[in-house]
Amino acid sequence: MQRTTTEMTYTAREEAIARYAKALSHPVRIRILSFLEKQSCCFTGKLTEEIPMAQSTISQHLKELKDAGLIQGDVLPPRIKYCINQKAWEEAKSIFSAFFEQEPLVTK
Amino acid sequence: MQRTTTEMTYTAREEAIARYAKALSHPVRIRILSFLEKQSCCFTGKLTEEIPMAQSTISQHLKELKDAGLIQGDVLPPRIKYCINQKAWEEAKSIFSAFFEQEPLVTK
DNA sequence: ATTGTATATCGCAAATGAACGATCTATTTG
DNA sequence: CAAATAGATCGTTCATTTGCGATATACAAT
Repeated sequence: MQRTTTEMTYTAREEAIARYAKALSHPVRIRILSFLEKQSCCFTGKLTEEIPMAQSTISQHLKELKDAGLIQGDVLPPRIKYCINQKAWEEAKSIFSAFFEQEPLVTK
Repeated sequence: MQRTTTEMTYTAREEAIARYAKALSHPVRIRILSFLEKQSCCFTGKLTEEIPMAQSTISQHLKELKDAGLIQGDVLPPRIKYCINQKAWEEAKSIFSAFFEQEPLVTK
């Protein structure tokens, strides 16, 4: 009846929010980030002690957080020290803040 | 080698953040919410005019936003007026804000 | 060179998500 | 009651995500 797919495109802002949100969309990743927030940094091993999941699964979640830019890994053989990526963290913070800031008008 | 699945459980906070984040994890849903933010409310029809996607697809995204609690629909036959759910919006806002607020310690 | 340690990557299976066209539902209008 | 309208739901297809065990990699220590 309508709208034959004109091919959807998004703004950089829309994609950025969605991308960060996706990284935050699994509770175990929230836990990992909360942990890093407190500790500043930690090794994967610490997380596998704290979180009852296979090491490979945790490694995969770390990869997703890294791909989203929210964390970074410092190679410190034979281990890897993960830290929050300050820059991305600030960006995500302000991008979400701006998104929610603009209060929707009250229902009329 | 380790950690035989003790069965993972999450806090309500972790699940709440992940749940809201999941709702925000697709750019078209960001667009819909931004639109509602500006307009306060609108009918599905308005969205199908604005967004080049099948009506059924938009309806599905609306359902996800509704399931997450971020929007609500007022039945106003034969149409449905969607609005941001103020209460959930505020909750999401403060939950994300609190999550990002606690600055991670600087890398040592 | 062998061994050990920490972590990543692979390959799989099951579950979930995205998009669509088609159909159903509920209500208003004729 | 019939037709029109707005929107939800269904069923399908295809892609992505999740979680796991097994294996690979990279370096340090012996």
